[in-house]
Amino acid sequence: MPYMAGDADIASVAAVMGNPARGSMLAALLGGRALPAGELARVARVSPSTASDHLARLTDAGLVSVERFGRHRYHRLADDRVAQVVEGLAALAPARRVRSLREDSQSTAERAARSCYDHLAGALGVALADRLTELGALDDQSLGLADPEPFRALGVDVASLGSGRRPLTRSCLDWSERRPHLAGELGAATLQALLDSGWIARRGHGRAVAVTPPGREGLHRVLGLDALSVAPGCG
Amino acid sequence: MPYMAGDADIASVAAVMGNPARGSMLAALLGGRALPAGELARVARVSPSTASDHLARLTDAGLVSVERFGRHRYHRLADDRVAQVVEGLAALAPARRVRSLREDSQSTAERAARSCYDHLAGALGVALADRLTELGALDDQSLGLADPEPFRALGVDVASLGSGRRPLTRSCLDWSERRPHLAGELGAATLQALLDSGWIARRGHGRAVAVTPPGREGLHRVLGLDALSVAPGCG
DNA sequence: GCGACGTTTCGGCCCCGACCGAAACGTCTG
DNA sequence: CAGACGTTTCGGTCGGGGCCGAAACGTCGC
Repeated sequence: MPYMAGDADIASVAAVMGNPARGSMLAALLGGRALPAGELARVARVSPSTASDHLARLTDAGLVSVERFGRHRYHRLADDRVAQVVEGLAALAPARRVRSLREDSQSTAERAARSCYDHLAGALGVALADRLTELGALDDQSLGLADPEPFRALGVDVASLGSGRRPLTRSCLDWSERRPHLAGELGAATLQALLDSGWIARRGHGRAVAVTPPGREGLHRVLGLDALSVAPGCG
Repeated sequence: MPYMAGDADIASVAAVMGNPARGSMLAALLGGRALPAGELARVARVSPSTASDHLARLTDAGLVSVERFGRHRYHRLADDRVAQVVEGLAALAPARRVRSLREDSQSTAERAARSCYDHLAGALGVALADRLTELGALDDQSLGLADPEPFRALGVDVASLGSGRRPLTRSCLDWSERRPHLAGELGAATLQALLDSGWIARRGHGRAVAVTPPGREGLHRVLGLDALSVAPGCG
């Protein structure tokens, strides 16, 4: 029986993702925030009991992790490998037709700048990674950390990172830009620092983020990064 | 048609992949070769009629493309985005237990060097991309083509590429190495050139490839690339 | 043209899993 | 402690999808 090679059980994982309710949940969690079960039930348009079933399967498969906070249970994507596969599936899926102006502006906003699980993606994520590479903060090819100083200037506490088993840096391919951007622990810390400093802010309930006026000024001053669209709309 | 990343229908694609038979087929096609329907039926251990059903669904979903050759129909993965998602799913799947020595040596061989859809992956793919970057053939970060000469030395007809809509180069993250390697049209042409020149050869029926003795000598001479394990076994 | 072979279509069986409501469980509040 | 709320567990129903065999279709060889 040849062809046993490489026969990792793709289907078992894909089957877990291959359900409308669970797919909606995963897509919602791509925003990077941890959401309680009831919220995910609402997103997936199923009853709380059904959602509980689905979430159990997602966690059993190792796709989602849970934290208990009082009587709530917050769910998030397990790691960025999961996020990347979900992003890939989203790109493979037939483009859904836009039904309203509000949805359209939301999608252009997402293309411009969005959070992917726990780091920055979209045109902004790519531009940031490019600029940090130009500045010598990131290694040429593998996006390894070369110089921590620019990150510190962004408010990232670089020294406290790198202890876990998670890769410090990681090149994550962006599906709309077809260019790599920064993921891994450092990518996550950078997104968090930018959110904390108010240089970028989440827009609505989705994955889209936007550069704030102070952020526009700060990114210019600290990194020399310009031509960032504060307002969405310029594809 | 604006592309809506937020709520793209992940589940519809994942459901197509989330069936044992179809998953086996996709895994088999990761080897990069086009396979006829009967062969895929054998791989998936289903009847020809069932396999036909599955293949129809895979092609409808845009995951697999078909070419007719006489009374055979050869199926291959549609593009490298599909291949990358399938690779990601395989990495997410629980490690399958190895049942025989033969399987184990096959899997170590795959980790050392393998074809992923139509380009080179594994440790060899990463080493090659690294070396080509060092030589200035590839751009620092995005793995863009910077100098075609080293590719020509490998037997790649660079001039004939770049006409289609497929990206000429593309950074593809390798799941076992956690490092990028070269995909895209140039990656595919490079694998093909190395196979044509006999510098690497497919091992058995799976995805594993191996550097041949002439290839070892040639890669050293042309690229200064050393420390390649001709025989598998050194993880 | 005829048979062999690869592939697809069709009909029918069967089982898995998605769904819900009711009820139990755990946690915070008054 | 009682009641509200978020969440999970349990039974039971139901539809969709995976499976196969038989037969049709298309292609190749003689």
